[in-house]
Amino acid sequence: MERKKITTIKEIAKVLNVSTSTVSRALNGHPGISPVTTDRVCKVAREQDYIPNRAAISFSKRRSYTLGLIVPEFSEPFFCSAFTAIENIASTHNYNIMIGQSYDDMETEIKIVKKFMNHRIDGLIISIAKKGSDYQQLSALEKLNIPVVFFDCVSDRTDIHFVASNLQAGLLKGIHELVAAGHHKIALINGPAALSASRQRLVAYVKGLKEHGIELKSDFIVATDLSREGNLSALNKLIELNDPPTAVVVFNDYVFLDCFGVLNSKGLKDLFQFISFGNLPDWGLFEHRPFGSIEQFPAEQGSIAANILIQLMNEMSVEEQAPVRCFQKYVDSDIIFFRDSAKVD
Amino acid sequence: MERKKITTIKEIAKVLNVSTSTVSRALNGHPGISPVTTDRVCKVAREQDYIPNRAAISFSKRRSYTLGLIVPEFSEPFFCSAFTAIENIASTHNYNIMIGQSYDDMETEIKIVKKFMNHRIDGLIISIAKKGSDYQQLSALEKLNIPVVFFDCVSDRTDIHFVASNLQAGLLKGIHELVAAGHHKIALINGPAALSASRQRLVAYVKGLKEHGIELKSDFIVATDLSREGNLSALNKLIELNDPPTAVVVFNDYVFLDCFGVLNSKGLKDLFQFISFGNLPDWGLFEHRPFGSIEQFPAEQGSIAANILIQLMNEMSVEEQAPVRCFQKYVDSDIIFFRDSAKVD
DNA sequence: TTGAAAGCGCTAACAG
DNA sequence: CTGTTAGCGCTTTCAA
Repeated sequence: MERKKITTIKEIAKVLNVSTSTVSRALNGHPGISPVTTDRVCKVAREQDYIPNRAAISFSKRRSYTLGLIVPEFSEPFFCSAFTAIENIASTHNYNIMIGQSYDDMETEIKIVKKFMNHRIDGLIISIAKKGSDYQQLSALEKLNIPVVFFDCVSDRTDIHFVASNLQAGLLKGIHELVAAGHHKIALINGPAALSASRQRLVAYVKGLKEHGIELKSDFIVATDLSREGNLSALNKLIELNDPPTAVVVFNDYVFLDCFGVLNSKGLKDLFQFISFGNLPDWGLFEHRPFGSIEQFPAEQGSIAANILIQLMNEMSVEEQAPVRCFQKYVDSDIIFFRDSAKVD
Repeated sequence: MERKKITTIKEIAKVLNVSTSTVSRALNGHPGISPVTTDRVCKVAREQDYIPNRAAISFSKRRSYTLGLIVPEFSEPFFCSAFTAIENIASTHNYNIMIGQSYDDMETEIKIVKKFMNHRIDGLIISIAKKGSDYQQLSALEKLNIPVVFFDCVSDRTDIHFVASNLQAGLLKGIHELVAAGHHKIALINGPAALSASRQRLVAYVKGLKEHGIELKSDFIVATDLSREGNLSALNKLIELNDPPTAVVVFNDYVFLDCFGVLNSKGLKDLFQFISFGNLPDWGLFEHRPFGSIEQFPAEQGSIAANILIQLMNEMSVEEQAPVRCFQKYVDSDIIFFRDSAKVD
């Protein structure tokens, strides 16, 4: 059983007694081809079920029209919406996306990059979530002048393009509301210190408190390994403080769910006001919600990253030297409030 | 700014004063190339950072080593895990995946298929969720002898390959438990009649009741458009019956959440025992859970579909006529129980 | 064990 | 406005 051959421009050319270049140009709406010829070519193409062979086109043009996307995991709704947004932008510009899930493992990431290089991707959007990654796995791409845009991660390097969320923006609003309701003892249940996401949250928390003139208390900052046990043990540390907080900022919605679930089952559902960094798609489905959930607009971040990458890729296909500059864009987070904050006595 | 050129086998050949064919063969571990030559070639390849160009390989071999995957939407955890499973199988066999989201829209589906054909995918896994689709959009693939495996959908056609979930298996168990607890008034909140998923559920429900000797009551079968309003209005229809059910099978977890949320807020959380067709990833996160949720094993379904497709694709690359037969596989669903079923008085 | 040569389908100077 | 020609990087007969 063999695959059926698909009509090629050569065959169309033969039928019409013209050259393949003419067919190619006609099919691509090139100017400098007479309307009549163009019509005839297109007609035959249609009749013969001609389907352009992108593999051949890519090969010939030495561009794959494919961009790589590496994220930790698609089961996270955050990356799912980012993907969809990127996909939309990409397809408008006739780019395809090749996907890789790293599961936060650098080995896997390296494998994916290698695979992408085999495919000669024209550019890469990547969300690295590892501590102190030196991005070595990407140096190969750098060497080949293949543009890379980082996404959902912040680095101190000034020579890389990235788009990330400004976590502080949303948190600030949340703290503002809490303060307005009389809260000034606000704790943080952060993620593992190794995660850059944790460091970002810590920075945002510290800045947020500072801007509201709230003093930082070190025992208000606890960490969880994001397991259920870790979440609850972090929660307990706060509960057991002599002077416990009245509000808690948690690493993400899952942490909130664990904490709130336990408190609720003990009849303590109003013990703390919670603010979480949002990653669940639809709180409407949940019985219990935090006071506020910080929205990081993954779709918007994805769109921006995709647009940057496309611009960079276009520059790659041009003779002149591209201007030296770096796209580094922060998308302000926001916060969505789901409940009234109980006044503090 | 131009992309840097990558070493080709031609260059390696020149360095070693051998022919490109020798390099090609050496690199591919061909027999009939002396070990020494092979070593020398590989060494130079490493030194020069040789990266095989899959585009060229595909082009030359007239196989893309890419398989297409079309699903309604990746934000559904069901398809997310299916994708991951398929991806795993595919990559073991050195296949890549090209992804398309149809959003249950046939126009979009057609566009995706077209795009896939441009890329000369070697095979397709597709989950169609449309009513009475005649799969016309796939006839083009059929014409070209490109194998297609349907996934998560059932069709009466005996000439297509598919893997689907046997919804009945899990539902049967669930009904069994309900009956054991004294329930015999079991209703169904189904999805839109247009969805094949709805028809499948109805069939499973009918069979399930029958096998337990429970009489079918038409007013126990209501439908929702899957909006919150639709879900609640369906629920109300059941509540308002003169002789209401004591247990309800719902279309999926989201429907359950809506229904249960309302009942709970009215202090009626034990009015019905719910069985839902599962599509949420982790009930552990939810405060309220159904009595049982039917698991459809998307990962397993995906793996099976991928394996079937790979087998079919391999047959395509072989001279002989493939045996005429059809892979049609049902994966038994199961049910996970989250609560005790309250005894019926 | 290796090489020569043709070809995969299409694009893009260059030339007319 | 159109044709000629060369070539993208690799595989694969066929011949040596």
